[in-house]
Amino acid sequence: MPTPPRTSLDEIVRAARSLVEADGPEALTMSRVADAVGVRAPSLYKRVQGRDELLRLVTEDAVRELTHVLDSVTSGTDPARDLERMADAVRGFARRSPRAYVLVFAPASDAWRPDAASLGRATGSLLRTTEALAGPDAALEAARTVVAWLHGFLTMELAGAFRLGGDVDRAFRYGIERLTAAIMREAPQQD
Amino acid sequence: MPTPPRTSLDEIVRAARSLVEADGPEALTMSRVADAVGVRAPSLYKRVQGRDELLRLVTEDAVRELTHVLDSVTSGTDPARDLERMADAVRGFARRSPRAYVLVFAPASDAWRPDAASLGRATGSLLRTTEALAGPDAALEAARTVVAWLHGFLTMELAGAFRLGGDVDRAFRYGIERLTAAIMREAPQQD
DNA sequence: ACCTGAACACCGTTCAAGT
DNA sequence: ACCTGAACACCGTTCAAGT
Repeated sequence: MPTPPRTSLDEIVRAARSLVEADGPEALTMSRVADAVGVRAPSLYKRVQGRDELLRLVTEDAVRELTHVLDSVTSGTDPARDLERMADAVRGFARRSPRAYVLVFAPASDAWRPDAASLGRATGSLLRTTEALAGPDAALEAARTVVAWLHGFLTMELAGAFRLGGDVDRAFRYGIERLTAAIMREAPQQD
Repeated sequence: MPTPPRTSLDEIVRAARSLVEADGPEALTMSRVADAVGVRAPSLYKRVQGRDELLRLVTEDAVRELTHVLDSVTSGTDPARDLERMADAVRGFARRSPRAYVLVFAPASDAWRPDAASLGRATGSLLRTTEALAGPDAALEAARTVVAWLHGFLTMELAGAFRLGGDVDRAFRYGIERLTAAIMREAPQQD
């Protein structure tokens, strides 16, 4: 005699993300998720393979959101302006969803890592914009420099690592402005 | 009747760090540490308060090592050269001890975070060097920009996030060279 | 077809009992 | 003074039994 479903994959992922966002990935336990959706822990295994896969699904959900946020601020006409707006957009996402940001860009376990293709789609416009600024010869190096700075800044900001006072917003503006100028400079003379 | 000690705090921390370095913090269990030092898990609580404190002690051990590495490459006479050598030194540490690097700069739990004072001592010479380059007005912003880039680059390199091919070493050289130039530039005109 | 309780192998941690 | 086995409250996961 068939039993009607009492929950759904969507509801499970939503509940999981909300647990992660509230207290971090270590707070996501199968029984807490089960409680939130109104079943017992073993029933979750009808919809997800296990805890690791559930955390990966939460990560993919965040990647989708980030893709949308990035695409919505890109004009394609003014690369320097686009770069600043994209940096702001990623920063906004990181501040709204700090745990999800960490899951996307620095997952504690490889098992939670988002699919390379979907992450590539999310960051594609960022790479194209740095290429427009730096030119084809240094495109990859420039993109890596900007992305490393942005990721490092946000990780440190979220972790509360800027402890020497001062204005963190000002440091962010300084950074994006100087980096934009730095990757636009002509190649330096040899040393 | 007193029982002679069968292990020591030092031995416990060494065993813990080696477990962490091999398989990450989640692989550090009290019973594995106990096995490695030849006692049962409950005996560890004679020397450490618990697993979280043990992970913090591992982190502090790594901070001590990093402090030594950074101090040993600083000359104080040529800031641009010092900055490059320090960046290389931190990168060398991160590659030799990737898990320890993450523990120091991006611990998954606040409970493992190193003491702010000891971390400040480790990074002090880095801050002084960026100040020598950028001047007093933009010292803090410049330091944050360089440290964010360095931390972001190493985190991404360790996580295997540079997946578009190319020469990662070259991107590192490009980054440190451009950033050094960028924080040395005169203040830009207003926009 | 879906859900459940019971069970298993693990955790971290506490504590009375042993030497 | 230090170490231990037993116990407790948790995990993730499996599976036979229920509807």
